Amino acid sequence: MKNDNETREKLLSCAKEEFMEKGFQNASLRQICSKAGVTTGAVYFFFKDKDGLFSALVEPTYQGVLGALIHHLQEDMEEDLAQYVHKPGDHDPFVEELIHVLYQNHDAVTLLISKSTGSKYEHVVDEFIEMIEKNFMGLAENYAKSVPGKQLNRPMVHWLSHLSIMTFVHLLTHVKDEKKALRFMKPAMEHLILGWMNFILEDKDK
Amino acid sequence: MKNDNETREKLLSCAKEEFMEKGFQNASLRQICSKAGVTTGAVYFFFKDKDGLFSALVEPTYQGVLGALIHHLQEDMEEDLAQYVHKPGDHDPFVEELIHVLYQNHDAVTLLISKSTGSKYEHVVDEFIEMIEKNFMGLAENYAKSVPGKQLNRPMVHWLSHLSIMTFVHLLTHVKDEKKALRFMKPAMEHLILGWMNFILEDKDK
Amino acid sequence: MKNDNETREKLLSCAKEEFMEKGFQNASLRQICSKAGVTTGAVYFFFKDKDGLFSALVEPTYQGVLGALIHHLQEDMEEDLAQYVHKPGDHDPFVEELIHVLYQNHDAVTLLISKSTGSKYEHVVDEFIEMIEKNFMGLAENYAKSVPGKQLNRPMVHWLSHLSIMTFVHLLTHVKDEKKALRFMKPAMEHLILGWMNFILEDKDK
Amino acid sequence: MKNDNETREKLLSCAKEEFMEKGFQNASLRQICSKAGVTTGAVYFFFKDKDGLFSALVEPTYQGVLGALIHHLQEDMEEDLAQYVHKPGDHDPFVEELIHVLYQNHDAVTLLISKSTGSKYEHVVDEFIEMIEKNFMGLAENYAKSVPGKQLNRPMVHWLSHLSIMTFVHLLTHVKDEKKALRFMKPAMEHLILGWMNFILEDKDK
DNA sequence: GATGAATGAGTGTTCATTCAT
DNA sequence: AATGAATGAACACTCATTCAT
Repeated sequence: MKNDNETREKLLSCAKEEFMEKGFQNASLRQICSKAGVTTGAVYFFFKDKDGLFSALVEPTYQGVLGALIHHLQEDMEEDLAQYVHKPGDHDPFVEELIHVLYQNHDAVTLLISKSTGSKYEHVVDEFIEMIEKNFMGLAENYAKSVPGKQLNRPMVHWLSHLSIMTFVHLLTHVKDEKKALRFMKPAMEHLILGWMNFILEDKDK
Repeated sequence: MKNDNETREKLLSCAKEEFMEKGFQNASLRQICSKAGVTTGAVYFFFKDKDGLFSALVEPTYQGVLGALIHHLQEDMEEDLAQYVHKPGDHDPFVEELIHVLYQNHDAVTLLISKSTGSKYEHVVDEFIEMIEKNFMGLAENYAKSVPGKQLNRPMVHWLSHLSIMTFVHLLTHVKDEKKALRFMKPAMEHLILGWMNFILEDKDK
Repeated sequence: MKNDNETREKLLSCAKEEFMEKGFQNASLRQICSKAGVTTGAVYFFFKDKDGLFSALVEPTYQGVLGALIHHLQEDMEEDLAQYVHKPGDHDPFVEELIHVLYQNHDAVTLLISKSTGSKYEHVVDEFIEMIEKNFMGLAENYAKSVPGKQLNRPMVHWLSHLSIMTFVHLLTHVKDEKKALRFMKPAMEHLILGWMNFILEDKDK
Repeated sequence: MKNDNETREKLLSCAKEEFMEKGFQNASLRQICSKAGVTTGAVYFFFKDKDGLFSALVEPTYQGVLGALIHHLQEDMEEDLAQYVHKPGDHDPFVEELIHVLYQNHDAVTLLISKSTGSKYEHVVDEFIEMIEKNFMGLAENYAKSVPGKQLNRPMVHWLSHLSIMTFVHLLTHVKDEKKALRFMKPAMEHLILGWMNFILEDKDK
């Protein structure tokens, strides 16, 4: 009837509003539909269910971020922490890339990481943390073996992994502008790196 | 008449279980009451409403933590960052005190910080962050003025304030034992202090 | 344009599947159409409505069975029960004919008699029962008059009519092969005839 | 509030009406509640769900009938078909007992056997058939072994089992009065017995 | 010849809350 | 001191059906 998916788009934008305001769980399909001027049945023509409507808003972005993360982690796996020398100054290209992806899809990313409770994406942040933790734990283990009298402080590796992700989450929820984000991220990343360099080892038999 | 509020205690312990398992929002009063072997009306005799039941579980702990925090912040306010010298080694007494309070009331604190969505405590973590941010911002402003060619990096102060709180949150949700918590907190706090010392200033006119 | 009503045929075969599986009432047009790879609107192009779709599957068969039944009943009406002698051995030609019709259209008949709840055919079995009951009741009344001291046991005539139909229904739902059906039907029909011969009269003034 | 479960009773009687009229599946809880003058929530105070409401109406009767059936089957198991002599005249005491149970709970039995589609009782008739079939099949097998040149006609045993149950079902739906039921059942049962005696064996290698 | 879009009425179910007793 | 009864509003979801194009 309507040309060019007008209703679908309206539905998506009203859904985004509602999800942003109340989160997935507290969002009401009735509310979304009445805002969009359609009946609840319409949602089920375009989407499988409430989760499907949410997915339509965040899935591509989820895939994008996931892809960027995987790409980065694969590069990192060839790193040798013992040889690592941090050059202060500009960002790691990956960080810039990631921030770019994040800010290009600011709303979707926000939905994904802070409005998804109750949806199938509710553990997305934990997934990401787990991914980078696995990666870093591997690198750190090798590094630890090469340092006599020291052993890996695993809880610290977990915490720094957690922190790495939370830094980005915080960024998104507190800095709206991409340029400001890049500026903010410089000291934040350096701080993070200080953590990786100084605190992942502890004295043996502690 | 049951002696000594037996019902009230049963209700509280079943509520704690349910809130722990599902969070405030997804917890069902019906469920809590049937576990406790009473009718839903009973809740409304002892407590104002669902929020009141939750409060009964967390309010004293909330006040305790809040008090400890305020106490610490007041001490801190007399600090002069320019003079601050970090002595690595043992913990700041305040940190030990706080960890102690936190672990003495582990369940209640957990409810407060990670199971309170939907209740009146849902912004408790943000409150704490705001409090320490205000405090630190004041100190940091004075400090910044005393360093020529530099200015305060406010977003960084905010982030470090956030981080200070999140460190404790992470601690509670990942380390169950108080002794292990103390051990974990040493490098974590040192990392935090590195942040405060190195990254809250930036070049002017940036 | 698809040649030769390809879509219509697809729709019919998918509908048959769905109706067979779930019965008329629980069948979903959505499901049928998605199986058939068309949209729900298509149904309404080819058929009047859900009932019309079902009709298209069963109406010819319904007419066939109805015709065979009427034909048989007309022959029966000339029968004189008092003169009737049962010759055991082969089937009544009508029974063979009916079984043949039934098994030639096994699926449609099944839909008609056991999957039609909710459709306009839902009382088809009752209709058939009523038809043969009327017929037999007439014959039996005449017969009863000719036997002194006896009267017609009407409920028994109704029950035997019911049974006559139910025998075929049971046959269809339990015996898949026509040859086995013919074999099964021999003792079943003889049993039925024993009923007609021995139990439709009762002592007067009972 | 209301004394003595007034609402519960009202709900049950309105539910019975609705289930009787439309069957379990097509019955609407909203309709039942509005007839009863309460809100839908009330149903869920007294019953677990729609199925629970239906159960409250039929479960005791189901248990009663099941019990009577089991009791009867255990007696039957000591029977020896080869020695069986049928004495026409009065009913088997069990038949009288069963008819009595059935007519004492006429409505509930009707719900159970012809209005239960969609509920957990929807296969109750099939269950009963299966029970008596198993029983009879055992007896008939022994009997068949004792007759040379003959073998068991299993489909016929199944059909007669089916018939035994269907006779009672038919009775309930067509004869409202218990006395009339007893009268009707005499020839019907004799007919059934003729079946068991004459048609469960067939020539070997058929 | 059939689609794509949408309706409108309906479903069973769950919830926190109330209040007379 | 607490129950038993009930409310009323909300929920996600499914359905057969319609009709302009």
